[in-house]
Amino acid sequence: MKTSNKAAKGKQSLDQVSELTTNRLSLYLRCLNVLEGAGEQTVSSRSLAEKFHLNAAQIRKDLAYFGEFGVRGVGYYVGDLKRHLRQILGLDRKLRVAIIGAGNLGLALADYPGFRQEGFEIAVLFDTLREKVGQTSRGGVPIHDVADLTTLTRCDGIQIAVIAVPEAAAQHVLNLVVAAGIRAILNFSPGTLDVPPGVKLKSVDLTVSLESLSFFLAQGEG
Amino acid sequence: MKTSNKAAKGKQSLDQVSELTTNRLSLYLRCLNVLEGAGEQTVSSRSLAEKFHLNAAQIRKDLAYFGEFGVRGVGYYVGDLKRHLRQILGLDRKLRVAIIGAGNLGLALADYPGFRQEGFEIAVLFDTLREKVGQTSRGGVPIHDVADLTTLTRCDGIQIAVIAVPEAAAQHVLNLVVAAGIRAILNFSPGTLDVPPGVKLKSVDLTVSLESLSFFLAQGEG
DNA sequence: AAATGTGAATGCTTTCACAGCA
DNA sequence: TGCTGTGAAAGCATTCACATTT
Repeated sequence: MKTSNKAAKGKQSLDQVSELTTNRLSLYLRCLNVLEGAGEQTVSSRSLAEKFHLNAAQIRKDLAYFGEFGVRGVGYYVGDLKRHLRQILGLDRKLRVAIIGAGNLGLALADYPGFRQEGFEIAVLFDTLREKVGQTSRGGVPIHDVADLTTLTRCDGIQIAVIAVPEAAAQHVLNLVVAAGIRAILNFSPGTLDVPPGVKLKSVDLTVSLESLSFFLAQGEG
Repeated sequence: MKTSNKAAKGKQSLDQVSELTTNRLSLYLRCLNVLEGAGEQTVSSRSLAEKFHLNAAQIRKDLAYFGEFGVRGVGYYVGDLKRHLRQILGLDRKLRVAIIGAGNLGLALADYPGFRQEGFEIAVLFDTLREKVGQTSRGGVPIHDVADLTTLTRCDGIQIAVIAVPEAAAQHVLNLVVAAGIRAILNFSPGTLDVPPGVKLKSVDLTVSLESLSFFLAQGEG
């Protein structure tokens, strides 16, 4: 690279970076947290790769999309790279999250410690059931009526919605959430959902995950 | 294709089929369930693609790895293809599942209706906490002591394990599960896990999923 | 000497486009 | 005619290998 301004490179072409790459940035960040906890000052792509079953060239290429964060002959400064990754991933601010569906899964997600750890704040749960509205999750996340979703997410500054409702309600809930101005959605319900352009939907499909294990077992028997 | 024996093709080379393909088989199966519910007898790759936002050529190619299931000029018979997919995915038998970790997430997964739907049977939960052992989930899945994992999974014929324990315990639990003879594991804990060869580990990383949404939002702002 | 950043090469996946069959 | 099954082409992603820098 020839530019003197670190991290300036490629900012025009950031939407060309694939999701595979950005997902790995999250993993790298997690690894760096471990290394920092162990008191490591610097790390090379090679040692990072060896410790966490990754590929060194891939680490370097992934990072290089976003800037020159390393020092030749040395490696990467752990704290420095962590900071850069958190900034790239948008984790250098608190992100407020709403979960729609206060069933078993929604409640579990609301109290999932992994989310809070990296700076997400699960601010509110929504449900339609009378007996749930007004309650809180074990961890203290309040449950509101879905009817109040639009107004509440607006004034609460919610930026991410998690859909944890039964399949039949998912598209309706998604429409509500989008209408409320939310543009990033994590979906746990199965089935096909329509999203308008400009809105990012990421789906976690538990059934597909289990069935891929079933396929593996079925093959082993032949 | 020239072979007259349907579905016989490629059985030697089935491990060459990528996981991207097999994951899509699960999606196709789900779509077929919808179509069958709507009373459709046949479906073409084109109409399947249009209805569920898929690619027609990809559907055909995915299916063709496993046999000739379609009829030229007609399409696929819904019930017939469903049966084939269930067989390919190993869903033509009950699969017994154990969940390790009876915390919020483990309990939610134990009662998740989507699993039972396609023939999985969540047979047992495991935990280390005295006060949990002996209880059941809301849906009635019994909670046993992790100490009994090996004997219980053996005589219960458990084939799939779900890891829903805190990060610090995950590798230990994975080792136990593998030692008990289980070769297919769905993992919800973050971090790197070592698996011996011949064992399939599929990880669902909730933090990575949320962070990819954070990245999307951060880009939109520039 | 050591490790980055990166073109070039390889390997995978998706899409195209059409021969061939019902 | 309509649609599958499938080579060939195009498009992505990963890995290699090395010039370059500290």
